Parts: sequence; C-alpha cells; structure tokens
Amino acid sequence: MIFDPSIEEFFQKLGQPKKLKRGDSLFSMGEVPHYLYLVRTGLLGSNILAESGSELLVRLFAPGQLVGHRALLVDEKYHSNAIALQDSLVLSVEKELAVESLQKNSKFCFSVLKMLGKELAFTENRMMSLTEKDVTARVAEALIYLRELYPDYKWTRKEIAEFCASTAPTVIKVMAKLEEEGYISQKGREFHIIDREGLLQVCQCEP
Amino acid sequence: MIFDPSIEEFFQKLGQPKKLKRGDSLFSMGEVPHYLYLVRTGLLGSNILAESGSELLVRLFAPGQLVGHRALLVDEKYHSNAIALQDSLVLSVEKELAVESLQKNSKFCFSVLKMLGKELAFTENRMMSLTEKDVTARVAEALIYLRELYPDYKWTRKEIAEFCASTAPTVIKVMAKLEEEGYISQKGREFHIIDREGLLQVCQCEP
DNA sequence: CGTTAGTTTGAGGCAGATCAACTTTGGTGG
DNA sequence: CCACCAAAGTTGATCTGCCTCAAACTAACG
Repeated sequence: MIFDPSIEEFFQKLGQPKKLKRGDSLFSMGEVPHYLYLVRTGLLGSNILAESGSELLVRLFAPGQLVGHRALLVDEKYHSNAIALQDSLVLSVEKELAVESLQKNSKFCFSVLKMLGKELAFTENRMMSLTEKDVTARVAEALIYLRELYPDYKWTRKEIAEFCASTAPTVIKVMAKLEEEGYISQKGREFHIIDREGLLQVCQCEP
Repeated sequence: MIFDPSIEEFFQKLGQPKKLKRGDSLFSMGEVPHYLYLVRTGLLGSNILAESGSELLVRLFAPGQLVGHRALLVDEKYHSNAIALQDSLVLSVEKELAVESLQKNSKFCFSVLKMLGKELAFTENRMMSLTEKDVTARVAEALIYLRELYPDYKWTRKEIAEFCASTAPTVIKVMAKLEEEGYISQKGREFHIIDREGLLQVCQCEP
C-alpha cells in the first residue's frame, strides 16, 4: 500500500495513538463514527455479516491506510465492523477536526480523494471477480492478494473463504487442487505461492 | 441522486456540453481518461464484461452524478465502459483542469470526496448483496433501486439481470413469482411496484 | 498432554445457470 | 394501416458447481 506524505503528516501532527490487540474491535456496525483512523502498524479487517449468518471480509487495512473515512464522509452509521487481525497501532483524529481539515486543506483533501478513488476502483474490481468468476479463480486471486498485502500473516482457510465469498471446505479443496497443479505449496497451515504467473492465469478463469 | 451545488457550479462555469444518443459510448475499457464528466440529463451505465462473456452493470449514472472521476483520480486506464442508456447530455471538463481545480479549491474537492464516499458505501453494500443474497432478494432489490433511480426508463430483463448478477430467464421467473405474490405488476415489458414495503422485506432474504 | 481452534474429507442436495424452442412486442417501411 | 421482422420476453428440461453437513483428523498453545 502506498503511503501518502500529506496524510501521514496530518496524522503525525494531530493523531492520538491507539493500540489494538489481535481480535480487538475498532468499531462495530451501527455505531456513530467519531474518529478518522490511520493504520500505523499491524492489520485490520472490516467485515459485514449477512442475515444468513455468513460473513464477508469487505476490506483489509494495512499500514498507511485510512479507516472509517467512508462512514465519516457520508455521515451515516458504520455498516461494517472493523477488527484487528493482528496487534496493531492506529492513529485517531476526531471527526470534526478531520472534516474541518479536509474542507480547509485542499492538498490533504486531494490526497484522501485519491486514496478513496483507489479503493473504489479496487472494490469495483472485486465485485466483478466475486460475481463473475468461479471459485477456483476467486481463491487464486485471493491467495495472491492476501499474501502480498501481508506476507507474514497466517491466513486461515476461513479468512480466505470470507474474502472470496466462499466457504472453508471449498477453499481447502481448491487449494489442494492448486497445490497438485504446482501453483502453490502447503505445509501445515501455511501456504506459499510457487508459480505466481500461473496463478494469475488461473484468475482469468481458465475453461 | 443529490445534486451538489459546488460541483454543479464548477461544471456550469467550465463544462463543455456533449450530447449522447441512446447506445452511444462515452468511453471504453482500456482508454486513457482525458475528461471528467457530469451527467446533466438522461442516463448512463458503466459495465464490465468478464472473460466468460457475461456483463455486469457496475454502476448507473443519473443526472447530477460524476462520471470518470475514479479512473481520473487513480491515473489508470478505464476498466469499464460507459454508455448512454438514454439520450443524454453530459458536461465535460479536461482532466488537467479538473485535477488542478480539485487541488486548489478545497470546497470543490470536499464535495467530490463526499460523492465518492457515497459511491464507495453503495458499492460495498452492493458487493454484499450480490455475494450473500439469493436471486429473489437481489432481483427485488434491483427492481426497487432501478425503478427509483429512473422511474421512466423501460428496464429490460437483461439489464435487470446484469445489474443483479443473474440471467434474463432467471429474472423473468423471479418476477413472475413476485407478481404472483402481489409485490409487483407487469403489463407487457413494463413493471410496477405495488408493495414496496413487502419487496423490502424480500430483500432481507426471507427463508 | 489436554484442549481448543483450525483443517480435511466425502456424501448429498439444490439453487440457479444454461440451452433451446417458442411467443410476444413494438417499431418500421411498404 | 397492415405486414413484417428484429428484439425482447417466456417457458421447461436439464445439468452442475458449490454449499452444506457432519465426522474425523491435526496443529498449536498453555
């Protein structure tokens, strides 16, 4: 993820540090937003749970990423939960201060705008993948993305499943197939990407 | 859709009008963005086509909405097509001028930021719906949204299907069921929503 | 080592896609 | 105004990818 100097500077100056332990919640669905956050270290994830009970890992936040900006801008309650997947450090700035700064400081505002643009592009692409591609392609895509987003994190099959809108058993079966075909290797709960190029082919939905 | 005075003013002052006939393309996948657009009248849609051949109606643009801002901000090529679903009028501003204005005019920038935030929220909700809900719920949701977005437009079953990531035959079957249950009425190619409340219930994925 | 959380496997079922044939609609030109 | 035709809608039969469920296994951690 690309760090934006102007956003970093803003939080450096005005942000209050907040430590989160793995599993801690930053905010929950339905709450009213009071802060804008920036991830410093660690990893957060935002998920929505459907009426059916199944969860979807909507977005992941690595260091350098803003959290809570959408709800803050739209002036609505949070529609997803944000939890720490790892021990993390975030900086927080009060909503009023953040909004005020965005309105006054056009350089800062433009930086946030660009970041939001990237997220929208990413989300639209994901929507496309999730709706049009088969599980194999979705899992392959997820493996590459998740591995590269956070190389050291031990992704569980369930998390991978929630990210690609599938289920743990299915992810396991697909990963077994991908291993057999030489794209990845698995030892214990870890997995490694052996043939990134090949996997990318798989993402394009082979016949 | 909410019109933002500051965005309207900007395009009022600097925008070049451009007329589109139904079916005309505003831009296509892979092209380099040169303009920022604002829809004045009519209706545009952006779609992505998968390798499999199936299309997804990613987003719809009614009057007051910006088009092309994402690709412009992210500085990438378009990843979707934008076509006029109806005869439309859009205002265009050159990319450089738009970017410059965003960087200088923080009020304008903040307006665009808010609009982008809304779109991101909308897209995330849609991603959720498309991946977690069954066809019936998705069609019900699509009917409400599409009807309210543009009450006079004669949506085809195929367009509805592309919007809710399904197929025409399935949409037809679901609509027949919804009619039978008294939620909607159909005469010829038109449909009307009779029981909006009931339909909303259906969206929440009844058992 | 015991306990819990995560993983693996196989059997079975079903929602919804696909396909193809048929009908209706509505716009167009003779 | 009617006949025509392309585009859109409709229907039923069939098929399949993936989910579901449940049971057994394995890793990791105190």
